[in-house]
Amino acid sequence: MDIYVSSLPFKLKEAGLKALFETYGEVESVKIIIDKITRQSKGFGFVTMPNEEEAKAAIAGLHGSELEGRILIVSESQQKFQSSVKDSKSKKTSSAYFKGIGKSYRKK
DNA sequence: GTTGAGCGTT
Repeated sequence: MDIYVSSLPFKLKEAGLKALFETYGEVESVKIIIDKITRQSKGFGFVTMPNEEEAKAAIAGLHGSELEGRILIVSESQQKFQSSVKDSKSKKTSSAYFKGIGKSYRKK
């Protein structure tokens, strides 16, 4: 499950984020978006957790928590897909799967 | 050395 994390301190790095999420469960990978031009941290990143329950626990636990004076914003990712939606055993699949798909009719 | 709404560098 991919988790979107924002409002990160610019001084925070992937290791720190990983450590925070590892507190709530198993962390597969942590990715912090860095500007390709200036190589500066954009202040947000993504955390991938294999266990859904732990991911939710991490979101619930870290979302709104204060880190180095900044309030962390944690939620599930909405743009990338995880390999769990195609499985038929999950009827919920509450992931943002084709959530934003819509048709745009333009008239003139 | 700086900044802060929002979804992915090399």
